[in-house]
Amino acid sequence: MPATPRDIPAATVARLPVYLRALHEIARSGGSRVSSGQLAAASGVLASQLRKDLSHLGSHGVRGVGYAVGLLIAELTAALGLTRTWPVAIIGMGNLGRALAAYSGFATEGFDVVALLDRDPAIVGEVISDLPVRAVDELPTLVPALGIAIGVIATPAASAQEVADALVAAGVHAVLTFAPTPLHVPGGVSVRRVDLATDLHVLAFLRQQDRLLPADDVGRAG
Amino acid sequence: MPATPRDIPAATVARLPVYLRALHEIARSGGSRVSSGQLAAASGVLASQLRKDLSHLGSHGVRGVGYAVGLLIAELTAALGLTRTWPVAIIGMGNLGRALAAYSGFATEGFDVVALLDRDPAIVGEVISDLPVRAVDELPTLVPALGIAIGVIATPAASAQEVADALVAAGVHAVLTFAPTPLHVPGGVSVRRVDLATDLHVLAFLRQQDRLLPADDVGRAG
DNA sequence: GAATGTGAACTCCTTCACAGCA
DNA sequence: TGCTGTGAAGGAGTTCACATTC
Repeated sequence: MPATPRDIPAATVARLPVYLRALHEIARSGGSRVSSGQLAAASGVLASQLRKDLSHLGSHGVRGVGYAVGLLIAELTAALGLTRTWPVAIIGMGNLGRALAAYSGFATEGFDVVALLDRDPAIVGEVISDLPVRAVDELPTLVPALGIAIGVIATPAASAQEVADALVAAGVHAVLTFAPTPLHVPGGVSVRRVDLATDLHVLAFLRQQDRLLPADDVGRAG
Repeated sequence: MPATPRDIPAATVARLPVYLRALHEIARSGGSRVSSGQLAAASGVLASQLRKDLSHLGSHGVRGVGYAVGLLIAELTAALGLTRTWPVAIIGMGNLGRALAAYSGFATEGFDVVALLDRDPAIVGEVISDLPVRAVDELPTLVPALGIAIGVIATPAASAQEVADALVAAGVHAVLTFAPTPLHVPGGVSVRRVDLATDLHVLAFLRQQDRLLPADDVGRAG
């Protein structure tokens, strides 16, 4: 039963990019075959987990041998929709937005930052990482003109919902937000939140426990 | 049965900071009581989820009435170990490290960035956000001297494991990493990973599905 | 012999539904 | 009556163990 994308569990999808990165690393150092054990170790998961995940792709390794690195890269790349480049807009040119704009990793991972936006007229017009900052009002024309598929919200929490609404209205169906506030979006729009403060709070909680309890393997190791 | 910290499920711990933030917001606008429904809506979860989560704290709301905002804030703050300030070190002063150093949110959330470090001698000595950049070699003396409890790794992937080892050796038991690579740490050390590329990849996957399928509520809304 | 692919058991988390209490 | 706290049901994801295949 060759799985369609719809069948892939969310938890599996979240691990595929990790596998893909490990595979590229292996390919770079000349490897052409990997076993589930090797790839799992490089990805920080169990071998059984890796095999189960790949089984959702209908992927075919070779029993007794392993996986062909090149083939697996192609399968994962296709499954994740990375055979094309995704145009990204970043909204909010504070410290975080500027750092994201300068982050060269996006390009190597199949994303292309095509627009930077801010609400503040004092910032609009400034050139950051070779791109001129545009006004948020321009979203309705920029999105279709540049084919923007993903919006990254790097504004303060108070503006996040407003920006999300503007993105959705302009036709963007995928949003990555750094604002520590829940976003309400219509069905069909995907939102992922990166929440530094929450991650730190969880660490503080675990660190605190560490004091109260005999040390054991509480917490997450990647 | 008054729950000890150990009994709190990881998934619940990850939501407590969100509740706490929503409560502060409510307190700021003058509210002194909330129902589970109100707080859940402000946090982007179901009311039943919120009540179940709070039940792990042995928290006591008032049936028929709701929760006292001030009391609940105090309980969550204590549960998360935020009655004190946690000293944080940031390692890696590239774009991301600099943005994190300038991020004022840490202070308001109970964290205090007390040290910035880098390996590059050209950067060591530079002053960023009022702190001088130190050499990574100084970790063994800085950690005890400043009471550093959490290390934030903002280096390239290739250096991340090395930095993690140095942090652990210096006595840090909690690590937040931005490097897209699995970290191996001894038991008792907590690691959380923030992985922008993975989040974007997941969005690309969902966005791609969006094209292939009739629009429905696939994906995550916060 | 070696390593994949997968049914089945298990663990964890979420949601439901309602008893209990102000 | 209204809302909390929770047992029970349901769902999702992980791990195990092994039959299968090269």
